[in-house]
Amino acid sequence: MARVRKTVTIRDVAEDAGVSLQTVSRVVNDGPNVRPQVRDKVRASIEKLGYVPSLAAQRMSGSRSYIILAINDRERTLADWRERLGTDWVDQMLLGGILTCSQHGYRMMVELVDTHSDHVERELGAALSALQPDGVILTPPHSENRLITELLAARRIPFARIGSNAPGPGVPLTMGDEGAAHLATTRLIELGHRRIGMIAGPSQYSLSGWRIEGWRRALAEAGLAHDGLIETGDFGYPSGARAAEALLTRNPDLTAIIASNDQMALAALEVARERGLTVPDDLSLISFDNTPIVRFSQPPLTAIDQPIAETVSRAVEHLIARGPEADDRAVIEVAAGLVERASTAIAPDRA
Amino acid sequence: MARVRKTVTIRDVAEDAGVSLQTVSRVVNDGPNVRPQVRDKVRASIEKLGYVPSLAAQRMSGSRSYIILAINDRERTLADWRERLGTDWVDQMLLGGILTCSQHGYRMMVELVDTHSDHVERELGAALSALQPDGVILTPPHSENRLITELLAARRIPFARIGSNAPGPGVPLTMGDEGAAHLATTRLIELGHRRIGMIAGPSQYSLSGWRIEGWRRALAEAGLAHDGLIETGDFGYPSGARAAEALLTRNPDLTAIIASNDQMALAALEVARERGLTVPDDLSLISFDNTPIVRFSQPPLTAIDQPIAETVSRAVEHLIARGPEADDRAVIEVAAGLVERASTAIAPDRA
DNA sequence: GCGCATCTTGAGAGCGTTCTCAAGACTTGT
DNA sequence: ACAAGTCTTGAGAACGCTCTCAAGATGCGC
Repeated sequence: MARVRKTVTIRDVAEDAGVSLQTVSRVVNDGPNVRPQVRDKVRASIEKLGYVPSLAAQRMSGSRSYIILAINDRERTLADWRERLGTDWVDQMLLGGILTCSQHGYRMMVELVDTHSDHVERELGAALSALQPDGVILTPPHSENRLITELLAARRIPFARIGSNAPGPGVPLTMGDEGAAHLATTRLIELGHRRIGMIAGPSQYSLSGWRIEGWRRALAEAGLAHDGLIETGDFGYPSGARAAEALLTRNPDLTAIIASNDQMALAALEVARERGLTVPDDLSLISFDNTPIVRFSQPPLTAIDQPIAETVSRAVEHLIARGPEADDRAVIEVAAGLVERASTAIAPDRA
Repeated sequence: MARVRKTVTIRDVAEDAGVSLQTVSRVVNDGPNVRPQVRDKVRASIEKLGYVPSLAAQRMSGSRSYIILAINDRERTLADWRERLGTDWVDQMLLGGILTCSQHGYRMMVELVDTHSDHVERELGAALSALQPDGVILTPPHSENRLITELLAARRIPFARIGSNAPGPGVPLTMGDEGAAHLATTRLIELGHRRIGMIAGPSQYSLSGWRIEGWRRALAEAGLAHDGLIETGDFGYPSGARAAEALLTRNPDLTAIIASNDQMALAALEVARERGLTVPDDLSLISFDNTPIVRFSQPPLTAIDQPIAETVSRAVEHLIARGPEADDRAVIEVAAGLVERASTAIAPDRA
């Protein structure tokens, strides 16, 4: 099958099948009102000529763009980014999105926006105008960025807010953070732990609050105190180390720590080692996210598996499925689970 | 600035600036032959109205599509992919590509293609027809996939072959694999190691061969043997474990191992631990790639830093810069470096 | 077997941009 | 000062597709 120089257009197909251009369009888009016989003939021609509709032309003529846009921070260099790989959401989000888009004939594009500045409106606006995506996916902390959500709402572009359950426009998706934190804490209590510390994430992330809440609720249910057992980090390694240090110094009786992400948990692991504490014998450790790195630490970390890719996948499906208007208010919740590895054990005083 | 419902088109700008549509187009595209005065007036209107050209329309009218396409394997589920995150190229490639595209007003799209089957032509062809990308990026092992490269060449789409230096169409980019392997091996020799094993990658990757070659050359230069010191894996953890096992069983006198990627190196680390060998006291370990996971193992691995993101970035820049024809034959080579961490030490018999 | 509703098909316009080409304005050389 | 360029500008077609709307074909009820 020699490749022809010229692109095969809908016109070529129409001619080959002996029908009008419009009929071919109907067949391609699974439109109604085409006789099966004609449909088959057109399909045969499409197959024969190897016709594929041009995305650009489709978009031009007012139909869907078949593009889902994911917003990401731009203020990062290549080095910054490399640093975060494997410990961040970006990659999981990308892969979940790309895979799911691909399955539905859509494409995922990533737009890097300076989300901190007041350039948001200009930059994001430009991207929306240029790309005209059928849907947008927001991850924390952008999910609750007013500038962004309002711009999207004003343009009437359907969007998903991952890690947000606040009211407002857009489809909210959460990953059961409160429940997961509760689950993890309860598990530690079952293991006999009584003094369980928390390394929380930054407060501008709603999920930080939910995680704290789940931890606190589990402690309360068991009649345990939580005063002085919490430190806040920024999801980065150094901040995790500082938090763990503070926690362990202030509470020498601590036997377990829950960290709000893997990166900070690894930092806590290192701090424990430096202090001569053995994990899990002296200190149990549970992290959030379950990104790939935690499988290879020593010991491998027990982690709450945040189904990020899965959630993005759900978000994409939702955006694709829904009409441009339907703005269902239901929060979509994807369940998180606990993956027990070697960083948790029976509390030392119980062993 | 109230957001208007309707999209701002080039026509609106023309009207506002009191010039023809064509003149605006010239200004937007930095075309020649526009009086500075007119140019400024048009620019002002563009600014005022917030005009952004529609990508789709631009593509339609025969100009560039501003899309760079990256080809990836499709035969993977979400779970498969999660598994590989942080240890694979995908994410680094994506980020390098996305960032660089973004800097030049381009977009990177990822196409998932079933590269194993004979559907390649159909699937990839469809993607190319639909997207009409200005350039394509191929990573190993696709960089040397004949079906793919020939299809791209036939369609006259510029493309970059990362990790390939074979002649043929497309721009080849390499990361100095031979030199890097030589460097790492030499370093081990400097540390007094005499029996240095190699866990090689699969042979369909050219870079596997280069890495072996660098290792062999360094050994030869030092007058050391390499017989029986090599085992081949498939870049996966289990295969790395098998290879390390075989290597250590056959050569009890081994004091160092170089693994062709991080995943296999981590497997070797685990195997060593199981056998009661301490890294680096009894066995030194160097891995290839330096993906984020190796910083968090115990001990952190000394690794050859493969500048994947950087290389993709270079590839993108090259694709963007070049005219549609210019097919320079020069191989672009991005240098790799050695990052020394705690998995290498002076050979035990020398200590 | 006739009239009306419904199904099927096609013609033509329009989407927002760039390309080609021609016309007018301005230089330059002599 | 005049012919022969060179610059600047604009008009109109083209890109490949879907939309709207109208016309012809077909089915149904009586």
